[in-house]
Amino acid sequence: MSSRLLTREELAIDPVDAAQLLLGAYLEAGDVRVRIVEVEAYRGGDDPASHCYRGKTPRNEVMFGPAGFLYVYFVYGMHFCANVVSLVDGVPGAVLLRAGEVVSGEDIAFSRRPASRSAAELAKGPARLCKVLGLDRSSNGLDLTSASSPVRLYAGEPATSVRSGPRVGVAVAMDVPWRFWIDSPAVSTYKRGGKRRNSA
DNA sequence: TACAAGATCGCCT
DNA sequence: GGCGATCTTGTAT
Repeated sequence: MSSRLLTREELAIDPVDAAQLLLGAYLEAGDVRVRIVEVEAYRGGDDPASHCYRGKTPRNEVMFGPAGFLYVYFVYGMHFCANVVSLVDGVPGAVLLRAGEVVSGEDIAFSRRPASRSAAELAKGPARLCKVLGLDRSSNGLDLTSASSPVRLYAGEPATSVRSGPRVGVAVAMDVPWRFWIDSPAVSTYKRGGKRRNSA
C-alpha cells in the first residue's frame, strides 16, 4: 500500500485532471483509510454548479486557496461533502469526493455508519464518505498534504480504466462529463442527473 | 441585504 | 428507508 503523501504541486492542476489523479488515491482520517473510487470535478467561474461560480465568500474561501486543502461544506442541513482543492492560490477549483472503499479501520467505519449492510456501502456516497471519515465543518481547511494533519491524502496506484460521465445531482452543466470513477463495488449506481423540479 | 446554517421533499435502491 | 452541490430562515455585517 502506498504511503506517499500527495504534494501540493501535484494537485495544483485543473480539477478535471486532479479528479483522475485522486482516483485510486487514499484519504486517511484518524484510524480510517479510504480508497477514492469516485469523484467529480468542480471549477470556479465557468462552472455554474460550483459554489465558487457566484464569487468568493468566507464559506468557500478554501476553494480559492492553494491546492491540497480539504473543503468540507454543509448540505441539506444534515450532510457534509468533502472536496479536495486543486489549482493554485486565487483560482477556485475542487474535486468532490463522491465515494470510496474503506480499506482500513472498517470497524470504526461501521460504528459510524451502523446502517451500512456491507463494507462497500460504508463510503458509497459523498455524505457517507464524510461520516465514515468523521469529517465535519471543523475539518474544513485542513492541509491534506501535511504529514502532521489529522486528514491526509496518499498517492495510490495509477488508476486504470477510468470512466467518466455527467455529474450527479447537478441541475446545470449536465453536458459536461466531469464525473470520474473506477471499477469498484463502492461506486454509487445512482447516476441520474437532474433532480428536484422539472428540469426538462 | 448577504452569507451560512438548518431543514425537507423527491428520487433513489 | 436513505441520500442528496436545493430551498428557506436566522444571524452577521
